[in-house]
Amino acid sequence: MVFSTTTQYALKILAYLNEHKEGLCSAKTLSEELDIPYKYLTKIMTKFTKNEMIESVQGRYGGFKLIDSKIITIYDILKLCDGDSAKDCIIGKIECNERKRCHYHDAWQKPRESIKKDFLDADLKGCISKES
Amino acid sequence: MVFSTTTQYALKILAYLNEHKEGLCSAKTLSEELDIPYKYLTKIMTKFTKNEMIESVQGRYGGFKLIDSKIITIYDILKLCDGDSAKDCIIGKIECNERKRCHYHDAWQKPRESIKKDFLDADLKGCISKES
DNA sequence: TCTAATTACTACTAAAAAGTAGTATTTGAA
DNA sequence: TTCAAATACTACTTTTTAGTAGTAATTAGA
Repeated sequence: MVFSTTTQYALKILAYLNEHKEGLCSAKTLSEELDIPYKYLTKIMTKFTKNEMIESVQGRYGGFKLIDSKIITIYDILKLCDGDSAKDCIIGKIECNERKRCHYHDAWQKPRESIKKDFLDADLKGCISKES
Repeated sequence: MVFSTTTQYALKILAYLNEHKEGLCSAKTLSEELDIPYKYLTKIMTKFTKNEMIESVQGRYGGFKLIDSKIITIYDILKLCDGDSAKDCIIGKIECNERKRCHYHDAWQKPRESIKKDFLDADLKGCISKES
């Protein structure tokens, strides 16, 4: 399965923030720890902040952190990074549903459901585990 | 879920060819019927032919058709269209497996398995159904 | 053998995604 | 109050993907 570079960066960043809930993480740290180009990272972070996916503190000793009360799903991340292209139809038909099906509707249904159920709709904080 | 434009074109083309097994389909027909830019389509078709995913007949009254004996999976199409980027790790880690897991390994496992099992490894001809 | 309709090939342009550069703004602490 | 270290902003460059243009090669049939 293919996810965009930006989405992959986003997932890595959120996992890192989730493991460092105390205090703030600077862009410099994130860039070095996660091997993401600094300038590209700061651009993403600003976008996340604007969309209230994370919290930022400006000025010296500033940085980024998760918002405790906020529930984030992978679906939210996909929507933000890849645009709202997380459509349900695999060949991108606008009208593709139970009544009017594309050629792949039935074949794609099960995996799609699984993704939605097990992954996209689950709180990120809950599904992130320790690396091993 | 997001699939590249090229992948979506490919899926549509193969579904159409599967519904028109008798005789050949010309690039012109495919382009018009499936609303795919003609020149872009011919480029893709040549690539498919070279990779022996379909068969082509040149010259007047020529065109394209499926190879009866050939089993094609969505995985094959992804590999051909999006490069060999259909990696198993959602954040693209080279070393991510049962022994060494990324943060999302467990969360991604079930949907990934479902995709592989129900979709990617299944013969395309079998999973394509009629539009409705 | 000539022609028209087709695929194959080569090279280009346009748009989108990824990455870079420089500067402005913010802010805690010396 | 000044400074250094951080985020925010604006604009650019590079790379990849999508799409276009023109021509060559192929081939069935008149």
